[in-house]
Amino acid sequence: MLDLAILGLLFEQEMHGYEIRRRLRDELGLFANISFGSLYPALSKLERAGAVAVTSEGPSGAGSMIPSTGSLSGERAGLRARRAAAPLAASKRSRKVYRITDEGRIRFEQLLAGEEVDDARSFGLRLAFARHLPPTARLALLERRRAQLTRRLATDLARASGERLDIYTRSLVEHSTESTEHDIAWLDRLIDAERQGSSPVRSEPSSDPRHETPQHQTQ
Amino acid sequence: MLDLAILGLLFEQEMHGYEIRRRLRDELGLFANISFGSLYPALSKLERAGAVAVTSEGPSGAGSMIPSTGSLSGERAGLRARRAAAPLAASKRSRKVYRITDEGRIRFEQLLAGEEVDDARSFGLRLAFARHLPPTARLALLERRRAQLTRRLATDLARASGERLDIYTRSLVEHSTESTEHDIAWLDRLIDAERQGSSPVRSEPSSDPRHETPQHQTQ
DNA sequence: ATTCGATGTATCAACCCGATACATCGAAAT
DNA sequence: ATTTCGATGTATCGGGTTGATACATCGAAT
Repeated sequence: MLDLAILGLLFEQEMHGYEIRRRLRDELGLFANISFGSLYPALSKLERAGAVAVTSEGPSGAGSMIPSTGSLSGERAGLRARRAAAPLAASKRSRKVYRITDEGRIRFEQLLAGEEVDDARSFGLRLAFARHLPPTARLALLERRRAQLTRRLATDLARASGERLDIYTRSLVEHSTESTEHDIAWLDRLIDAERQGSSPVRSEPSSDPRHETPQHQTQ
Repeated sequence: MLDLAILGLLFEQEMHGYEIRRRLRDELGLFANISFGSLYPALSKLERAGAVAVTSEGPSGAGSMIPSTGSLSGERAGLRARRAAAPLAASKRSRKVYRITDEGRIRFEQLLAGEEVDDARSFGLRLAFARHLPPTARLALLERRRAQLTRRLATDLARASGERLDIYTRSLVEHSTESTEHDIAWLDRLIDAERQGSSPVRSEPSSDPRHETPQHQTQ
């Protein structure tokens, strides 16, 4: 679902459609080049459903209020218009800034915790917003994905060993098998880290307090 | 395109829709579970375009063609009444066996040599039928794909190093980068093998003539 | 001064997927 | 023996995705 991606981005801060596409491409990397033919209908549908609301003006803070948004989107606006000639006025083009509603937040958490973790995209999207999940659901997501990949690995191995294939198809199947094994090993590392990080309840809080300094920390 | 997959399978031997789906799933592994909502419209479209033709009977060869006379018109009516008519031909269910035409073979080679090698599926499909390509086009296909992955790797690396991401998104991006590197290494092996196997024009034909013995050899 | 590319919203045809319906058949379960 | 169940087989429908296209404004380079 594309709805999850939209709501997840709007969960952090309000923005317009083009910006949603840009972030999906540049930051997440998922939905490599999401089409506007998908994005705008999805936004309209979410608006009709009451999950998002449009605040028809106010691109990038515009200096009226909010010092926080100024710092957040500042690095983005900086490289876009680094001339600093007239940063206050900005552009008054036709742009519809979307904002998530309370209903949309509920919908977001429903989608994020949903059971349908079929494809790689859907899983990657959920993982990108996994910080909004409680640790239990986060672990469940990882293990669900791992089980899926294990099933796929079994069929891949059966196909690689049993059939008689030409060299190109065989190489394709073998490479697919290796990739799946690689994915499973990655998931195992994530699962381990998740188990390690959640159960030890900071036994020595004074010794080494969090030298990782995670940037986004929502809870 | 799904047309390429269909024509590629029919290129080897004629079969019906359900069988096409089964082979795509069990042998190729691409289009993991292709939907009938895609397959049957695609077959109809190919039939309208003259790329395939339907030979309304003949499951698994089963004793030459056998015009079967009246069953052509009454294939629908016959299936509910006929029981003991043909013990050799096995089931007389409603099945439409498709066969590729000369026009379809031309279309197949056009699609196979086409330049649009965007996604992984399209490339995997072409590679699965790469034995039908001349060595030059085969090498070009591999190198086109490698160039795409190299471009993607560059953007992935930029994303991984530049932005400040939470741990899950960062892990996702890093894993994606590793996967892309893995894919490139695989392509390099394929390209090397392709260069090794094509350029040496059997200088010693008597010494060690091709101990690989590929199973399918269509040309 | 004009071209060019990025930004921004929007729509369309074609395509693909998941679900569903209908129908036949072989085999296991009751 | 009959029912149930799963595999085989063709087909359609709604909804979501894509790629292309259109239109428009703006900043910057030629």
